[in-house]
Amino acid sequence: MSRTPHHPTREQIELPMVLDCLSDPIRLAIVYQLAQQERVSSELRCSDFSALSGKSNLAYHFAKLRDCGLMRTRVAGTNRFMRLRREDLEARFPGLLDAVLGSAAKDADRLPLVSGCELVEVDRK
Amino acid sequence: MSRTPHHPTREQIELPMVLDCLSDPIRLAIVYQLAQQERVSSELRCSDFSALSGKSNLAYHFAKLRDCGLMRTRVAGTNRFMRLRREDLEARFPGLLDAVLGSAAKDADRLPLVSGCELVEVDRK
DNA sequence: TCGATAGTTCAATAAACGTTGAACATAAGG
DNA sequence: CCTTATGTTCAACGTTTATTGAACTATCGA
Repeated sequence: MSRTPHHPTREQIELPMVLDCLSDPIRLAIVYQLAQQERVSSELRCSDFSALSGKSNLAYHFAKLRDCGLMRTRVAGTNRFMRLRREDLEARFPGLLDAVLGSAAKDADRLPLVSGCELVEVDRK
Repeated sequence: MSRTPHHPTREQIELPMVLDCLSDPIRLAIVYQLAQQERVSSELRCSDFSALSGKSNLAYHFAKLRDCGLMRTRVAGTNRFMRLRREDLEARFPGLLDAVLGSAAKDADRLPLVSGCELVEVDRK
């Protein structure tokens, strides 16, 4: 297992890959919830999304989200903490992320969202 | 051949489908050029994009762009005129199209664009 | 009416995608 | 050390995707 997962540099972030990544309902939901969480702690564990799908499937989606530059993974013990690469995305494609998030918010009822309550804990180590 | 191709209603436009549609470089280029053309005439013929790919492949991409609600096709003789569904998209997902177009403009050099000159003619019938 | 023009439709292909479960790796807690 | 918890990796699968060429439809112009 590589110590730190691969992340593209800011300049390597490609528009088609970002849009393709966001076009999957599960990944869009992940990004959406990550954005919601930003107001509180900016980071979430993989297991926080376990309601969306199985572990291995989530790992697959997380890898895609990393590969396209949408989020960054920080390894801490057995946990992986993920957060949006907001600044990189804003620098690369100004206004895009917020437009997508706003659109997702309008259609939040069509997204496979996690229940909600348990997403607000901030106990970090 | 059905007289008028199928188009979704405004409310039927889905965010994941739109993002998926825009994630293909050829389709993104089509939408981008359609947007560029808006300043002049708002419509382009299928054959105006023949530099991007073959006829049948373009028909495939046009169908996807219609099905997801990004553009509308008007049949006129043997020609099909396409235009962006700007108002519908703006009503459904405010700011999204412009954010994507702005991002595409920033990376225009990475898009498979048509040469350019021949896109400015406005001779309609 | 005949031929050229503009697009669509269909079948075939190869590649990519999303999903699953089993096996694996790593770190934390007793 | 052993067990548990967190995630990753891998192989397998069925599905969807983009692309091609050939056949087809429909319209326009001579």
